[in-house]
Amino acid sequence: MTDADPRDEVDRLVAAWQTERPDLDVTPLQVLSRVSRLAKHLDRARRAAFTEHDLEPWEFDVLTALRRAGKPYELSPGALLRATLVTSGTMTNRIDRLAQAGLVRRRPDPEDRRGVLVSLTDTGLSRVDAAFSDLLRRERELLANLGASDQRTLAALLRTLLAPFDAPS
Amino acid sequence: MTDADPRDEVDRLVAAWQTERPDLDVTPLQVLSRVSRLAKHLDRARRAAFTEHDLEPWEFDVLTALRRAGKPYELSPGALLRATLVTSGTMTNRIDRLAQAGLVRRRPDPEDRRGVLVSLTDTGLSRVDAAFSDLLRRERELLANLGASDQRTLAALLRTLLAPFDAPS
DNA sequence: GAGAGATATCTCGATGTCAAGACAGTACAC
DNA sequence: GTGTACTGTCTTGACATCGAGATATCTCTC
Repeated sequence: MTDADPRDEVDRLVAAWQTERPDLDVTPLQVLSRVSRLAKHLDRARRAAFTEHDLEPWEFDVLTALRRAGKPYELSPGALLRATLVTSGTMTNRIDRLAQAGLVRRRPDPEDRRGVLVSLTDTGLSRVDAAFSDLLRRERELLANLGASDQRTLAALLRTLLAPFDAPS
Repeated sequence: MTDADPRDEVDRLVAAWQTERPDLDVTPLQVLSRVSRLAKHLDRARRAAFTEHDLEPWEFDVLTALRRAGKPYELSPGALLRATLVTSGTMTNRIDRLAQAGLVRRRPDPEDRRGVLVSLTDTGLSRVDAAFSDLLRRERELLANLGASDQRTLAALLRTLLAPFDAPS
């Protein structure tokens, strides 16, 4: 008998499946179900970190993409939607609202008359910087149960899993 | 210099942050950013696995919760929303649509007149069983790059990270 | 340099979710 | 038993997202 002593929700979930479908090998869930659940909890932690800075997660996603680009913190909507994995309609809507909130600014692309360039305002820059260091602080706490070498192991294993998705574009 | 040879998107993301904010230690992203990205890709894989069986991810979530409960595959809306981490309004809506599609059935709880019990129909049962084995097959492929022992290591490290969320209810 | 196809952005309608609250029924203390 | 707090489900309105398609501009081939 496996998992006679379930230690977390996923162990219980796996045990339930083994009872109900003993014909199936559900071990993939041991990894992948935990990844999904952890991601859900991370979303909540992020949301909590941002409310203090009056930012929604979707706002943070756009602002960090601009921040990471470096001076002058300017990208096209197309580059932004590729960085954030949303559709173009969504990005238009996001930029509208961020501009209305005074966190970004839109201007026509001087080199392509179809195009637009979106850049951080000073307010946007300081808000995203504050939120980001706050987020890092919280994420460090989430990882506190793992030593540095475990963290490296974990990162390496996850990179292996991600490789097939990142590589073949 | 760290990450002179970025091997995936997260390595590139970390490198960009190190350039822009050399004052911050962004190593938490090596683990947590990969967890989030992997979860996103998993969602897509799930969606692909389900379209063949004419199921949406949200439908699958509800049906598997009922399936895991064992015969007679019956739970209350309250139990279902706790299993799927959605709000009560969302669950009402989901059950409505699943009932309309003939995959579940609603009946009043004989022991609590406020309550309702939701159970799988025969169609619901066979659909969820087919979709689940299909999903497992695909998930096994996603894990193919990792040996059995690496998978166990990964599962254990993820369990450690999840522990603080599962334990204190 | 004209035309075909690709690209960049935006518009619009539909959808699934959430938050807040309404309402009926239950449980428990006194 | 009565009142109060709690529980279980459903309703409603707002919102972010997506997909499909519209429009304008660019690029490349001939």
